[in-house]
Amino acid sequence: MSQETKITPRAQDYNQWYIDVIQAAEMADYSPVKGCMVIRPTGYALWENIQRVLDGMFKDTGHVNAYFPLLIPESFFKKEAEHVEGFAPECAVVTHGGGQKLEEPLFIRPTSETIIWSMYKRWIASHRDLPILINQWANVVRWEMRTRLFLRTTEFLWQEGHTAHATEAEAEEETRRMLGVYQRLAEDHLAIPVVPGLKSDREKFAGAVRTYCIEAMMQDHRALQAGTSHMLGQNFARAFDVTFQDDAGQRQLVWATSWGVSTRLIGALIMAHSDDKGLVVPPRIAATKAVVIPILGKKADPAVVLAEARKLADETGLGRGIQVDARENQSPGWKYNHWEQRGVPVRIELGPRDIDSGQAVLVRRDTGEKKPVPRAGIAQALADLLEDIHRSLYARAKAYRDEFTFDVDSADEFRQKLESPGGFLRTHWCGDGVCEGKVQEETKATIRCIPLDAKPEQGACPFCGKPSTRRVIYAKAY
RNA sequence: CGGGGCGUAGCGCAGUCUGGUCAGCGCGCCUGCCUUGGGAGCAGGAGGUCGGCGGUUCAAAUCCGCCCGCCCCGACCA
Repeated sequence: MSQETKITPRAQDYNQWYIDVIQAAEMADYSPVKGCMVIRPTGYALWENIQRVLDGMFKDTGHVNAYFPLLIPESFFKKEAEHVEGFAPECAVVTHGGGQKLEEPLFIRPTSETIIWSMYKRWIASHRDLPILINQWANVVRWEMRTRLFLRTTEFLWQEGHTAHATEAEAEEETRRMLGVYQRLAEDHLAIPVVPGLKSDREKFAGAVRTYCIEAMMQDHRALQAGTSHMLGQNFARAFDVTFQDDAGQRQLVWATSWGVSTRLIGALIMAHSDDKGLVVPPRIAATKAVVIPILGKKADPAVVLAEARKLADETGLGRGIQVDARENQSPGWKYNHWEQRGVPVRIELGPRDIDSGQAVLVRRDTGEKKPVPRAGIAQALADLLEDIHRSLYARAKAYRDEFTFDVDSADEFRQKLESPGGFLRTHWCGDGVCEGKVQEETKATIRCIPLDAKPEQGACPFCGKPSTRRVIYAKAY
């Protein structure tokens, strides 16, 4: 009995399971440099598809792409007080170049607000120059103490949108619009249900006025921030002296937003859907949506079966989205396992019996259910099945999240529920950051967000007893 | 930075306590035959400065010292 990688069951060791899934699917590998990772083709293909989908949505909402440099003068960072305080400790700094010590150290970008706003100052003079709606796809570096594949690595890939507006209302609208884009990406493409919400002041981006986010629940009931959108107010315009003349001839500070999602989404995707057999990739984002396994044996001419398999792949109309595993040295069972570990949504088995009866067997990755389907209707049946898998993954993830979301009204209950089973605790909050900090210190849970759809509700903060007007979501987070 | 674990073939490990045919096993890989509807079988074969440096000894993967690296857990963070 041959084995590839064995995967630790979730129930035994969730963290090890996560690592095993990534290894088994060959999504990533550790790099020679601590905290950095190599994204292997299987993992990168997911990122490429996320990029493709998001990039389209950005362009549909009027944005354009540009590229700003990796190296940022140290002095730029110091211009926005809260920003430098938040990021300086985790910045990598270049001190030498060309064999000489540099006059001014250069920060490797942990995010690009400062370099971008230094440029916006040169580009903005009139209200006719606004809005500026620029996005960039880039890598950034943040020197983290503790790293995890995809979820937190020293260098990671992301996109960062940076927009400039004439009015507060417009900037706020943009911030919310992009949050909506992220929610659509998560739910409609990654099949991950998310809670859109507002961050508390403690949790907001360094330099922002307000930070919105989408929060997802992982299978260990912990929360994962899957995307953020920041209303930056006039903070960066003030720091970089970016003003424009409005139509009345008045000079005004520009309003800003920034928003981003990263390769962390791949970690979210893994932890939202995968199982003890390995990766499960939602069909809409999968590079390989189906794989044909020809059953090659002596019962029929292997060349004929293989030719039929290739023909079948063609008939599906999936193009590059389908491949045929033609290897003759591996058994069908081995291949089933191989592709299951890689999360391919649908396996199509085609053997002599199927060819004789004009059918193929569709096997879905999420449930393992097998279904014979007539060859004539294969393209439609497959398309339907892929959509059904998407819906079913989403529904399952949502039901799971709801099952572990609790209304909690006392501190004791809070501690109990957090300990077991864990999850999203919908709790009243007094609004005080100090109180929030104490809860975090004691329980390790943080306010993940104030849900945007939170209904006004009179209550009391279970920790300090002060009045509260709506519930927030507390959870342990990644 | 603390706590725990680990470093022996591509991967997973045994051997270390009790120095001496301990350079070994499984998987993978290569060749051939045979097989293929859930991780096949047989035969042959390639592959290792035992993380590094130093020490003890007639003799070190094994004992001692120092160093390096990695993983997991905790404090910071998308």
